Amino acid sequence: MHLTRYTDYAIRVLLYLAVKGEERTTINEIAQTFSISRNHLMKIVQELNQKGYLTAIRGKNGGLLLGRSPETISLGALVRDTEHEMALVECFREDNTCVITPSCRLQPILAEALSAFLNVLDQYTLADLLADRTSQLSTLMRIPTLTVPN
Amino acid sequence: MHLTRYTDYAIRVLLYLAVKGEERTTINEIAQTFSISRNHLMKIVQELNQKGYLTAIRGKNGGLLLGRSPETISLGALVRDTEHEMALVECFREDNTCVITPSCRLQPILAEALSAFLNVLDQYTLADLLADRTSQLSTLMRIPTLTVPN
DNA sequence: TCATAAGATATATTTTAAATACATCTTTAA
DNA sequence: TTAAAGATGTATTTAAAATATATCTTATGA
Repeated sequence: MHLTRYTDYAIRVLLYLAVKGEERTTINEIAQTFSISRNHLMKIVQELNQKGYLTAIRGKNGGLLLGRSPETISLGALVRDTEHEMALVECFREDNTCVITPSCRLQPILAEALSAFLNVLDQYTLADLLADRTSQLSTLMRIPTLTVPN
Repeated sequence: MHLTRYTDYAIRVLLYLAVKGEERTTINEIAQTFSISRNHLMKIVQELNQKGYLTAIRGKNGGLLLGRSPETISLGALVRDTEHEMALVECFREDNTCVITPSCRLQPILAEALSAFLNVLDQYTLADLLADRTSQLSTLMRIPTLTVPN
């Protein structure tokens, strides 16, 4: 039982953008920070863009910005949006062939468990991932501090 | 996010044995009932045997019997025993390379969600999967009714 | 006592979803 | 008008899971 890297990376992207704040971030920058595939990230960013989690700006000096404030980005909604396969076992699927499904209580019980899982995530937002650790995260992500000219 | 078929099949095996009751069941019988790989089932049965969920009897007229009463078989424990990979995302693993792990709150939040998931399953046993549907399940599994000679 | 029916074990292969790579296109600012 | 950014579509690779093959062990009953 696990979430896909797709979901993991989606969370990292939004976290990165949240820490970066007003400044634009490129996909390359995030790919390098986490040493992950630029192309895979590209697809994740596209979905996050389509779903309004971030704003992607094309062209030179383009980049990514967080689409909404971290407090409004629910981790439950994010996981539901990025984790495409949520059929816990065969009987959750359209193509189920398990012969006992009509009388088996497994599906409702697993559905209740899944619901409990997501309910916990519904209680947290992107802001909770940051807590008050923005500066430590910023250091770990090697985001250069903006130098104010004197 | 899903459980492996290994876990799904483990549940089906125990359900089958529970419905079958005192009678011995062969691995072939279960494989045929659910149209699944005999060899895959073999490995599942071995683990269930080693962990005391069932008793495997070798040799001619051998077969499988449920090791404990359905009321004492917790679905939470069963899933923990059969679902070997429970690292939800990279930062749960030994070989984690995510640079922000030291300051990121994702892991504890996901751990809480996973815990909620398993807590629900801890409240149910194999007996709850049967409820009072043993006879319907028996029919669906095509278990022949023992004919009492007159 | 040995043939047969059961499970046990080890290794190899196949399958599938996920991840990654490649190629090309579009957009936009300097 | 070029370079730097994201967009899109397709192909390939990877890794875990599932399945298959082969052989071994155990136990019963004719």
